[in-house]
Amino acid sequence: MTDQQQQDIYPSMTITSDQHEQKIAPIKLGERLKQIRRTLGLTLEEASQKTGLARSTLSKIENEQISPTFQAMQKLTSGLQIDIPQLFAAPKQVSTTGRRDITRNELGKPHPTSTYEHELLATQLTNKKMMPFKSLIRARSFDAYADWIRHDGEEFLLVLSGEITFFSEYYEPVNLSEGDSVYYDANMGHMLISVSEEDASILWVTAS
Amino acid sequence: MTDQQQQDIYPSMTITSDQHEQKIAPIKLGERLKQIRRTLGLTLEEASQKTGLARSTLSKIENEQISPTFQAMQKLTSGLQIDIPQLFAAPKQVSTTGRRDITRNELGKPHPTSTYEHELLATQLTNKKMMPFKSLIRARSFDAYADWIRHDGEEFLLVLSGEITFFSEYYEPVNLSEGDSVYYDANMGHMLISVSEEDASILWVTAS
DNA sequence: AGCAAAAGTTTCCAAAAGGAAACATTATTT
DNA sequence: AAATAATGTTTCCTTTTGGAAACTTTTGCT
Repeated sequence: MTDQQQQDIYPSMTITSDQHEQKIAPIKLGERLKQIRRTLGLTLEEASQKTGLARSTLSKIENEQISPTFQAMQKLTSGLQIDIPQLFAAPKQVSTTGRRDITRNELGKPHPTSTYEHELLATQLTNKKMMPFKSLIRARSFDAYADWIRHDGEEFLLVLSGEITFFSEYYEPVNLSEGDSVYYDANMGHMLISVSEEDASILWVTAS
Repeated sequence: MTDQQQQDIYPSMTITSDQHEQKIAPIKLGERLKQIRRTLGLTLEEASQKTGLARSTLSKIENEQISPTFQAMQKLTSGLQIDIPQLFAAPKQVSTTGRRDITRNELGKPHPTSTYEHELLATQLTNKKMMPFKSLIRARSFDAYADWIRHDGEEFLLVLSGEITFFSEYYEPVNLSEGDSVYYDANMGHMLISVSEEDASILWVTAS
């Protein structure tokens, strides 16, 4: 590995949501797949038998002539006993893959809603185990969601500033001040509001 | 559709090619996707704009009427800022075991060393996916570790106060100020010091 | 309630993927 | 090197996907 670490991290994915135009991260699925198949010492015919996909189809996928369907990918991954992350992992693996992404304060990409403003962090790295973001919770933001938020995974939350109330399905509400944190199962209904006069700032990290 | 969602759409397809017989996990991509979209608070139209896929297509994918192509999936994941593995994560759950742990500021369990002071958070919960802690890095803490820190998993770091320099094996050192964050592969050698006159306070979250 | 707007689904057709078999290339044997 | 076998690619055709617009359902409002 010389000096192209910069590249290893999935490069240039530009999304222009206005006009439906996007450049997609150039993951070379076909190349990757051929590499894996070769590593396993399989011919196309053998791979075909293991996956149930036609030899021709495999060839076309490897040569990037077609884009396999989800079903095909399932057959691929289960047939060859590889897992999806492996397919999408950066091609370089042998030595420790240096991946890094810095998010400067206030320079993230905010997703504003009426009561929250979510700012995703480390958006340049895909395939992460954790998904960190900062949120601003507007002062006195009641009614916002009348309903529980519930999703897979676990969540860690730290109050950066302000004061919030953390509601959850199986517990009494708690007030959290700056520096306080909660760790919880996100399948448990949860929701939070700002109770003070000022907006509250929160750090979340989710992992599934 | 009444109650047979469990089974239907990816009907645990069994590949019977000659010798190898396999069951493909019936990952319900559509359901998963709908869940994610809902979690993000997006309508089909909004998701359509973010991903560049037609509203109708999204609908059909969510209802498992079609199996999206790889291209479509790339648009999905990059447009909605989600990881591909996230999509494939096991159906999971129902466990809804409410687990929760609150750590009050300054009330954690500090582990002091000469240059750091680590305070583990959420210590009452075992078996967590993430391991959060706060650290205090003493001012002008040089030489401390002359060597890289390296371990499995990924790490997320946010500067709560002060200013530090983040050293890593494959990159130039960077200065991080309050609010800045880094996400990196912890296998890559890393290390940090406080550069200002005051101690710096950091939040870390690790996941393996 | 009834109406209007928004969200979601289905239809229809063009575009793309998957498979069988022909074709081409590479490896192996003599 | 020629012949043969094995591996990989392309062609041709059928099945499936993806998108625009029509249609249906749900949500919000007066």
